[in-house]
Amino acid sequence: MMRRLKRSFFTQPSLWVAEALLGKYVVRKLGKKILVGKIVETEAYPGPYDSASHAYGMKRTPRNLAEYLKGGHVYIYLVYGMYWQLNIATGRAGFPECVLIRALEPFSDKRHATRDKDEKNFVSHVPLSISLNVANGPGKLCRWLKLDKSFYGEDVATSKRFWFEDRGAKIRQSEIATGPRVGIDYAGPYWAKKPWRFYIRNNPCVSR
DNA sequence: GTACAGATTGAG
DNA sequence: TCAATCTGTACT
Repeated sequence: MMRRLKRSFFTQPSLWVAEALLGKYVVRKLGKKILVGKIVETEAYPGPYDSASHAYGMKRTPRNLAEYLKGGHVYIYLVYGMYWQLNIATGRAGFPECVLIRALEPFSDKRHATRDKDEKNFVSHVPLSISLNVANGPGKLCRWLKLDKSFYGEDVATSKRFWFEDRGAKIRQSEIATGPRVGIDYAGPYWAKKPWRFYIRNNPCVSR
């Protein structure tokens, strides 16, 4: 069972979307090739009152305009002059909130069946060609998925080259961990301490 | 026109 | 743990 996440998923509040995206899949169509990754880490930037947000105080700049679009639009921008950061606008149009996608577990539909050590039983495993380390950080996942400025404002509810799917996996509440968001100390202790980073406990692809 | 930060990364 | 990295942004 695979179903594309539709608009109504993304028009929910960012704190809900950030948690609900764990265990969902990112799908990127690159010509004939399709890259799929399970979302294992996100962060919520829930609104203009949050001083860690690029839209703090309803500030509008050419860069952050996509944050004001209705849920489902891509807000992508460059940090450190070299790394793209993938965010998805959430909530309603005109209110700036978004979710940062921080890490993916690369996924392969083709599970290889091979003999185990004793050569008695078959075991299923992800092909070695898929590295666990290609998308375990916000900059790396954009590099892997070949996402850049050309995706600015892309609508993942309708895009033919980039979207999200629910593949039926259920994440138990006990598997979800939270913590403070990364790299936003400038926002001051009150906002920096908010536990708005969500990740799947013990997953090898979570960043840091 | 330009100083400079920056939601990072990877090497040591 | 720490510094290299470099371009778009947001100022003057």
